[in-house]
Parts: sequence; structure tokens; C-alpha cells
Amino acid sequence: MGASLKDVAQLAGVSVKTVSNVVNNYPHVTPGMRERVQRAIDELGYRPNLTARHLRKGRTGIIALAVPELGNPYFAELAGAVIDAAARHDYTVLMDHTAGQREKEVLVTQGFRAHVIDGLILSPIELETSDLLGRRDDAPLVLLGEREYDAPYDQIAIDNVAAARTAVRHLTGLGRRRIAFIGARREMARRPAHLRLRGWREELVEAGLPCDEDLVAATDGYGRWDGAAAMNALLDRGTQPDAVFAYNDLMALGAMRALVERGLRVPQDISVVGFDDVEEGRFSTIALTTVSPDKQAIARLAVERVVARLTGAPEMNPERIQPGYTLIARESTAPPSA
Amino acid sequence: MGASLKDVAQLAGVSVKTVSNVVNNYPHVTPGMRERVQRAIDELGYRPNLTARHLRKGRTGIIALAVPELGNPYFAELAGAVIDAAARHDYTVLMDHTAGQREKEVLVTQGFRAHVIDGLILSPIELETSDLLGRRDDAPLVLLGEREYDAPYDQIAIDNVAAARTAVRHLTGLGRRRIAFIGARREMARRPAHLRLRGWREELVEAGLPCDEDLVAATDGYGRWDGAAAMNALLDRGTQPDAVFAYNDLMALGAMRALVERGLRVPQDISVVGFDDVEEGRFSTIALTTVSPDKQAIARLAVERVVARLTGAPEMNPERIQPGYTLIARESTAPPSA
DNA sequence: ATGCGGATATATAACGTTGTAAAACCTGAG
DNA sequence: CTCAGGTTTTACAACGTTATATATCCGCAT
Repeated sequence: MGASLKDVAQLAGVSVKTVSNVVNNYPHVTPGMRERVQRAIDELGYRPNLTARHLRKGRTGIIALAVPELGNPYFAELAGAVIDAAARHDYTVLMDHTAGQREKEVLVTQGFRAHVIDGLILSPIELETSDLLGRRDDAPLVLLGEREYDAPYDQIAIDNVAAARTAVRHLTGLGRRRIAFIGARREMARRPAHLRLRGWREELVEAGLPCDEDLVAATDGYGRWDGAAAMNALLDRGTQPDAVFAYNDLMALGAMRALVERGLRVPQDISVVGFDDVEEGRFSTIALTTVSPDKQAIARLAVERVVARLTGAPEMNPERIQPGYTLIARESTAPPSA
Repeated sequence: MGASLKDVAQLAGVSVKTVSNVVNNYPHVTPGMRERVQRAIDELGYRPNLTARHLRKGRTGIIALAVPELGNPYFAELAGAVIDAAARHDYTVLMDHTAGQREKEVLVTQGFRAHVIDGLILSPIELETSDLLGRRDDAPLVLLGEREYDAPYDQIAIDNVAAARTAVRHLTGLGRRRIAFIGARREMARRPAHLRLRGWREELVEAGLPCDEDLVAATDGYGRWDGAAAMNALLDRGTQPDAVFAYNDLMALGAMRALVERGLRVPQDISVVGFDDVEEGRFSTIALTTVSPDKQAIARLAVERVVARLTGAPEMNPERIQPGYTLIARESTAPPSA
């Protein structure tokens, strides 16, 4: 197995601590000594055992990032950004996925991998506020995503209601009048927690346009397939929308695919707007109009927040931070063809 | 901070080891004792310190997975599969990405996070065989992906040459005659390492069709944008292919987008085949024909291999394992329109 | 010479866990 | 009442580090 400090010390004929001092280049070490020890280190190919260091220091330098599903490119892209941001602070990221199951989310919340992670960034889906209160683990926790929680933790998310309203306003501005919403999960269809749905509703009400339940298509999951199924369901039941606002890009893409299969033209017959600005939407045959949250900022802020609590200001007041977003109009939206 | 075994022992009035025995439910513990200790555990909210356990046992239960880029859905989907496979063996996955840079790949190879990971699954891009020889770290290493290495490590990859030939044969079978290849990295264009390129060439030669350099479009990266750029370059320089075989789905999708923008019809004017079977391709407006490697099998085999070396058979002979693949014909390929 | 102070090296004790070996405790047979 | 034989519990050491406090060294002023 790998050599330890002791082995190096023995070979160099010095004390263990001296080797440690060299390894961590502690200032007060004679150049001669430093070289002698270094030679032994090289000869044995010594590499410090981080596990031991972790135990001694009580810190591991690892942050966990728990997302529902890596297969969703939004989370994959976000994960990449988080890994980079963490690296800038010398932290490593341990990935986990919850499949959007409440049970797993709770598990992650309650000291998952106790003591091996210094902090946790979680993007929950089913988690409830009550699950958060009475949390025992004391590792800093930052929440991401669409849900808002009444709990003392940092939450980083764009203003989903406003963003959704911007998307819908884009459609109404184009002259669309029957705007459907795709992606309310069945169980939550009428819960206020669904911010994007709320934004859709608010904007339509304000514009004096219909926003009845008929225009809302529930889904089971958040994937392309769910989007396609919801779109088909909507059309099958006779709803005739002239535009669709989807909960996310994946569902929007699925919906577009369903529309094309039925011979409907996007954007002329039905315009489509997504949410997330996943790269895939940019390169889709019909490029997708979407709401683009600032993923870099989200990742950066989340990491900074965790790191700040870890180094120095643990009792900092929890905040709700709202990074920016932009609406990116592409090919999937246009005025109705006369 | 969290309570330790010592705290629990003190509260329960027993020895530290007894508490440890209860925690690990060691058989020889009196029911009464067990209950008394359990009560103390609950009262203090004790959670075992995994770091200490790791140090003691010399194992962490963590395997690292290093991929070039999480933003590429192929790797994201693969990562998901690896995480699941690892979970089945009670291992956790630490993600890292190398951005496809040789330097980072080498770093990962040489005992990255020494001693905190038990094993490593790496999907290299630029890594050379020489980087692998003389590796000092003794954590099991499994290599994934298109490159083949002459080094004593397990390698898991589908038969890329055969798979590429299958893809090309599909095109020739459809009556396509000028089949371009997109995605040879500039530096490697003529290296034998590029298995998919080799397959393309072999199949064309055997079919007596042209496979000159003019039909090969080099790229810098592996993304959608690179695919689009390569496609445009190909057409700009006057090459007139009637089909394109792309190194991966992302590039194929980018190429399709470029073709549509130029007013060319897919599949009629130019047919397109990708590689990876990323979900995105299935839902693309023009569903993408592709080679589908068995990702579940790849993930499962990689994890099993690592775990096997970790538990029991460390000196097992390194093997090259080839999981299966299928060609999935969808809408992006068809016979030329007369 | 003697002593002082700063720089360099060391011995020892933790961090929280588990393996080992030995101690304490039972039970029932002689 | 004693002791063998088993079960249950304990003390102690170790995993590889680093912090603390202590020891050693050196040059230089007294």
C-alpha cells in the first residue's frame, strides 16, 4: 500500500512531524532538511492520506450536490458549473441524485454521508418545509430550484413567477390568446408552490385572457416524454391552444415533437416557450424560445454561500437570493400566420 | 458538533466498543444492553463519523467517475447509470470532469484525491498509453470510451470499429454513395486511434466507395456547435455528400441544424447518422438515426469490475470487455429521393 | 565562558472509529 | 462451593494526520 509519513520519516531519519512540515511547506524548515525529506518523499512516492487529514481537521473539502436527475441537461449543465465554481474554492463535488423522490430528498437532507461532506447544495422537488425544520445535521445547506421554503436556509433561485410572466407576456405580445401550460405535476396542480404555474395564471388574468383548467396539462415527470404526452392529451381532449408555455425545455421539446408529428406547424399554428435554456434547445431544428436563468450565477452563489458558512461566518442570516434571467426569443415563437 | 461514540458511551455508562458493537449490530449483545445504548444514541442524535471509519478500515466506499464533460448528455446519462450501479454495491460516486484535457486526465489517473477514492472509472479523450504506464496509484482503474490502450487496465467499450461499420453500412444499404465523416479531431485525423473513423474508412473501402480526405471534416470539440461548424465547412468547400456519419449524436444534431438552415432536406437530400443514442436524438424534430451503445451494461460492467478488484480478486487479469450495441434507424436516414 | 533568544526539530496527544485480546460475567455440572 | 465453557463486555492499540508544547540547536552579546 501507499507509504505514510512514518515510512518517509524513517527513511529520511527524521521525525514524522518534520515530514509533515515539509509536505505542508511550513516556513521554519532548513533548506537542507527540506531537500533531504523531499528526496525520501519522492523515492517512496508518498501521497498524503486525505482521509486521515480529514479526520484530524474535521473538514473534508467535499460539497455534495444533489439533483433530481442527471439525465436532465439543465441539471447536468448546472452540475458542471457547480463543479467549476467549487474548484475555484478548492472544493470537490460529490454528486447524488434523488430521482425527485421525497424520501431520498429527506435522506440527503438529514446528514447524508455524515462528516464526509462539509456542505450540501440541494435542488429539491418533492421536499416539504416540514422536512426541513428539525434538521439535525449541521452542515450548511443551500436550496436551489423552483420551490420556496419557509425554513432558515439559503435559497437561490430566479424569480420564477416574474420569469414565467415574462414568458407568457412574450406570447401575448405576439398576439397569442389561448396559451396552455404544460407540466403541472398532478398532485400539485392547484398548490401555490408551483411558481411558474402561478406566473402563467397571473399574467393571463391581468391580460384578460382565459386561464381555465382546461388549458393546464398535468404530467407525471419532467422529461421530454412527459411533454409529448401532455401535448397530445391536450389536443386529444379538444383544447385548441395557439401557444404553449412549458415548465421546462425538455417538456417544450417533447411538446414540439408531438406537434410536428400531428402535422401542426411551429411556430405558426402553435408557438412554444420553454424554461431553462438548455443547449439542446438552441440547436433544435426549430430553435426553442426559452427563459434563460443565469446558471453560472446560480452555481457560483450556491458555492460561495456554502463556503462562506464554512469559513468564518457560520451564523450568517439565511437569505433568498435571486440571480438574473433573460427571455431568449428564437424560432419557436412568432405571431399567428394570418 | 456531532456526538461521538465516546459521548454516547459516557451517557449510557458503557464502554466505547460496546456502543460500536450496537451501531454495527454485532451479534453478541444483550437485548437489554442494546436497548440502553440505543436510547443514548437516539438522545444524542449520534451519527457515525464516516471519515474516521474510512481511516480505520482503509476503504471509503467512494468511486470516482471522471468524464470529459457533463454537459454532453451521453456522459450525463452514463453518469446516472454509474451512480445507480454503484449504489447497488453500496458505493457512492464522486464526479469529476476533465474537459478532455490530457493534463487533467493524467492528474486524475495519478491518485487523484489519494485514499479518498477506492477506485476510478475514467473516460479519457487525450490520454496516451505512455501516461498510463508507470502509474503509481494502486486504486483499481477502469477505462471507458473509444480509445484503446496498451496498458494493464480493464477497458470497457463497445466494438467501435464494427459499430461504425454498421452505421455506414446502413447508409450504403439505403443507396447513399458519398458518405462524409464529421468529428475527427484535427490532431488525430490520421491516427489509428480513431476507431470510428477507421470503421467508416474500412466499410467504404470494402464497398468500393470514395473515402478521400475531402469527405472528412475535422472539429475542435465534440459538441453541437462543432458539428454545425464542420457541416458548414464541408458544404462550403464544395464537398457534396449525400450522407453524414457523425462521431456522436451531439455533432449529428448540430450538423442537422446546419443542414436545415441551409435549406437542405434531411433525410432526403442528406441522411444523417449519429452515435450514442442520447435521448435528445429520439425527440429531435427529425428523430436521429444512431448507434446505441448499451449504457446500462457499460456502467454495470465498469462498476462490477472496480468492485471485484476491491473485494477479493485484486490481481484479476485486465480485460477488454465489449458490451453490445444496436443501430436504431429513425427519421434522419432514408433512401435518396429519386 | 555564560547566558539569552530565535530558529529548527521532536515527542506526544489527540481526531473517531474498529480489531484484538483479555477480563468479567454468567450457567450448570461435578 | 468450585470450576469449566461459553457468552458478553471492556481496555488498549492502531489507522495517518496535525497542534501543542517541549527539546535542541545555533550565533551573538555579555
